[in-house]
Amino acid sequence: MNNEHNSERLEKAARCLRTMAHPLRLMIIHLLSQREYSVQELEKELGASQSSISQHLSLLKDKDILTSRRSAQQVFYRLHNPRMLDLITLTRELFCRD
Amino acid sequence: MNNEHNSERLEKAARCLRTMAHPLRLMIIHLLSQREYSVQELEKELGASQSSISQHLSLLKDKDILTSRRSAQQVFYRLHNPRMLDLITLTRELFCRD
DNA sequence: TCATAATATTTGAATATTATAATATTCAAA
DNA sequence: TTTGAATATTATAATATTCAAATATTATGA
Repeated sequence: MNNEHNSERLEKAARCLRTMAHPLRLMIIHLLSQREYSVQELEKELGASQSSISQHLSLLKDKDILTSRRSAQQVFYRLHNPRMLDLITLTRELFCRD
Repeated sequence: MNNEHNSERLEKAARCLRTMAHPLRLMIIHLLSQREYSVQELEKELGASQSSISQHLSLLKDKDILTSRRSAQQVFYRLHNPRMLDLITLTRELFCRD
């Protein structure tokens, strides 16, 4: 086992987990697991400010959790890797029972 | 869908994810997925201070991610739910490739 | 009881994260 | 080429997290 490498991987995993570890961002990932959403659709669903949502989307995109495409003035976001939902599902199973 | 309830669950899931989202804590969970460890064993493995490790263990225990048993002066920790390892494995698959 | 080993807690300074308000950018239609 | 709609960025105040040093607790053996 290469300890240097392993510890880098742990740090990366931790950073990515931390990025997901926010209620609004979990909800965004949950919604995007069904279909793509525009920013304004997310605003309506989540009832949060435009600025806040845009910043959360940006964090998720930086970590390659989401990708986006622009269509005229709108920007649509979707999951980069659909398996991301597995992580949320498992998280709920582990932490949201009882 | 009960939105109040759902948002509570998201917050709980986010809190638990946040608790896991630290390199040292991920490493602790990884080690404990093999067998139980005493605090001093973890100190040796992780090369962190006693205080720091004890604090991290305490956070993980608060969220019911770990349990502990005392044997004389030593305290042994183990995973509360072995499936916790699945979460780490999946996290690595999703975030630590390429 | 006293000394010591193992672990836990408290404290405080450094750093990171969050939400909001204000401003900037990007694009399309007029 | 200006206007307005949609989104992004910046700045910043409030809050949370982290780490290590100091101190406290708990259990054992002399």
